[in-house]
Amino acid sequence: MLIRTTSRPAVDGQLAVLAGEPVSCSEFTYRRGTEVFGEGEAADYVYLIVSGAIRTYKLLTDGRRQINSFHLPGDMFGLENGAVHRFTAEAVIETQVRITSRRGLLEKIENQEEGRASLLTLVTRNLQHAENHMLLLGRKTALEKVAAFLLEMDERQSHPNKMSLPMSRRDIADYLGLTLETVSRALSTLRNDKMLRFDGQTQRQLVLLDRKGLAQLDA
Amino acid sequence: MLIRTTSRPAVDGQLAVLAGEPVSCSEFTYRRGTEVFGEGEAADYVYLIVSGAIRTYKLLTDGRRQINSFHLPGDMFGLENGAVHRFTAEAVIETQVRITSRRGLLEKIENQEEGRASLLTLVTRNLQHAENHMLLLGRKTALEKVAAFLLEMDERQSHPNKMSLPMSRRDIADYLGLTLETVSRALSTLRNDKMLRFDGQTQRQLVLLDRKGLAQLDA
DNA sequence: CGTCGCGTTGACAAGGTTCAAATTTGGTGG
DNA sequence: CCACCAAATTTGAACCTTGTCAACGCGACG
Repeated sequence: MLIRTTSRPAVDGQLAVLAGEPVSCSEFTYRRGTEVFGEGEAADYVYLIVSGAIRTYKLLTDGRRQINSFHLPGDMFGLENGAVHRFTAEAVIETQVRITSRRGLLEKIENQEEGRASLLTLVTRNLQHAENHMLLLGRKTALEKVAAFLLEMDERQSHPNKMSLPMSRRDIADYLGLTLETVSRALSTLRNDKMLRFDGQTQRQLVLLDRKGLAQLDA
Repeated sequence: MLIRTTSRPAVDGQLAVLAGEPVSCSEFTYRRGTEVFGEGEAADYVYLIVSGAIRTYKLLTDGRRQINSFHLPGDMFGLENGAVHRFTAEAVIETQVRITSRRGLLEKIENQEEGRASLLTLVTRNLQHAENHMLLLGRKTALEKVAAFLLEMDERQSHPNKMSLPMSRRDIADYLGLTLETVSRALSTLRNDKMLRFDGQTQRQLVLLDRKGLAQLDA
């Protein structure tokens, strides 16, 4: 486990907003599928994604999984108000993160007016996402869920209408409360309806052909 | 619309924790089914429930409803970080609330160290509930959902194992991502399995007969 | 070149929804 | 206080969306 310790300004992103000045941090790369932290573990560190993707999830005793959210480059994750993590975080693909100690970050935050507001804003943003996702999970059909997922990912991607998904069909399914087969079928349906296209040989490069149509499906 | 303006210490509960000293507030009673505030409206006031029950929810364009949470006596609701409410709040039954201006409350909070932490704690608690509820909505079966609901309500009731639900089967269904018929059937199943009993002539007075069994169902 | 992970597709099963009807409960007005 | 009506709840039956199980194809990788 190699960690290069550095001290430099945080990149553009949520951590920069929070700290506003150089924060000492380490960089680390997690290989695809490895755990960053587990549910119930001490929440001593905070993570900023440089590249890659992270999934955070909860499990039922028999293994059923619900993914709360996907975190992409620029996103921060792992900051808790309490002492322990409330869910598990794993690298979806090889993921490079910048790690800061929670205490150090919180001290920085304490020292400036905006910092506190930013912290609250961060939690609020998570809550807002969770509220929207509850509506999706509880009340949308499979097709609506998948359409909403595509639009959400599209908004977070740099190139509009064109995306390369880091996560598998199973990940998407566990995010949307479906099975991977249902996700696959929904994508095929959307492809047949000319609302999207698969790019290249892989099935993770998607091009949205009809964002309006997808938005209508989303209800 | 009659509002009696008073100035007195907040009752035991979250508002008291937040303010820590007398907050000027008004009392008001909402009749069953009336709206306290709507999604998108300005979030100028904060509410503390004295008696009754509140549901907060989001709607899809075609009327499908997802209830985020039920608020019971002692709970606070309506406090937003942004300027507008992100969901609608309605009185489930006749509900008495204490209303405070958001600005006044936030000023009070600004003036004390603990206040800020409490505000963050409040949002975090909401987020935590949302995370657990996403797991329920996305991955639990109808029976597991209803069992979880009963246990959640039981924990928030004063008399353990005995509760009188303020909300209808439809409300429960919209909270759990089910139809009211499925909720009714699940309750009948649990009654047949001797895990609960209906008390009196109404179908909203429940007695939990086997909390362990319910907890096992909850997975 | 075989194996493994991932994705798609088909056939079938099942849990949950929809539609409908009967019953109970609660509220309202006389 | 009682009668009556509307709302809520339960229950049944048919249906449908989604899940389950299985087969197959494809590409990556050893």
